[in-house]
Amino acid sequence: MLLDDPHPAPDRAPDRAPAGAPPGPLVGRVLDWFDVHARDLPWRAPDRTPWGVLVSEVMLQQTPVVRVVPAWHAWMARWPEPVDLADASTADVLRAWDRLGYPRRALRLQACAQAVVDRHGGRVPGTEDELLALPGVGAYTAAAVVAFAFGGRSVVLDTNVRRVLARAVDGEALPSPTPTVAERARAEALVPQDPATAARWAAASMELGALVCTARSPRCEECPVLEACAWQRAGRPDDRHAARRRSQPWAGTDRQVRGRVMALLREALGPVPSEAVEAVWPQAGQLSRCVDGLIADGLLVRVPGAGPDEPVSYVLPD
DNA sequence: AAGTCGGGGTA
DNA sequence: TACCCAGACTT
Repeated sequence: MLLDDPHPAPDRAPDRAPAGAPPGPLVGRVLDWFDVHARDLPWRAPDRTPWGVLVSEVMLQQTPVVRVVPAWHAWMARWPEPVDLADASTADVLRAWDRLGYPRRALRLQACAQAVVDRHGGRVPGTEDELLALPGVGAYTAAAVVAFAFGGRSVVLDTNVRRVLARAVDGEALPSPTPTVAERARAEALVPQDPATAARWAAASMELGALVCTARSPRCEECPVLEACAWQRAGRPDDRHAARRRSQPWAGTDRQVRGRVMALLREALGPVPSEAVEAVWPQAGQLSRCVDGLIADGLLVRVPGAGPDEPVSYVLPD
């Protein structure tokens, strides 16, 4: 809380204000900062559509903004409405997803488009419950679409917001590895009551985490709530949860093998002989397991040889 | 609650 | 190198 606030805003109630009250100083200052520093991202443009917002949110699940921007433009030019993606070839969808990573997201996004067509007449629904029922849409994405596409009130709690609140409110360097119920309740209590303001708070708090209150080297000297920050007051202590944060390995993992196989298939014009697939990884057992996994995930299809002596090959699904 | 799932840019 | 990125889903 803002006990040491050197710039009191007497016309504003404290944070965690009762329903109907205007935003407190923490929220108010972040909103003012956002008015000046908001990035000009394409899915925030005045002519944005709910579909464009949904596409951006799925692409942004674990992929940085700078890599999503060009992919988003190409995607929206090719499949401007859910029905367009629903009717597309899955192979084309996976190729357009390119190297955004986690290609199962591309499958889920297409399945999501098909669900939007089947259940909602081709229009992206506007309630959190309806959104949550769609493939690839979890708690964060549903809340984000409500706020950014429809201007509704929701609790948007992504990695940025979690970090901002962990520092400013809890005085901790980083949030816990997995969100807690208490953390979510605390975030909810900060969300302004007015829907339009709540939606702006969602964007503003995320933006602060992305541009100033960053994970690695926070730019505290530029922070609009520096004087209100509990982590700053506590002397910026180290991460309490560092011991339980295990880094995700990469070299030699199934994820690397799967990535190589998918890259090969994306670039291929036609079926890829099994011999060529096996050439991307030296350990036959691991490769075989990964190919089976990709098939099980619907990312790959095995094509039998034309004759008894013809080799098996692999293609992206239709 | 813990594992799985890509890929690349950065300190 | 290791870490981080507008998470979702399964077990």
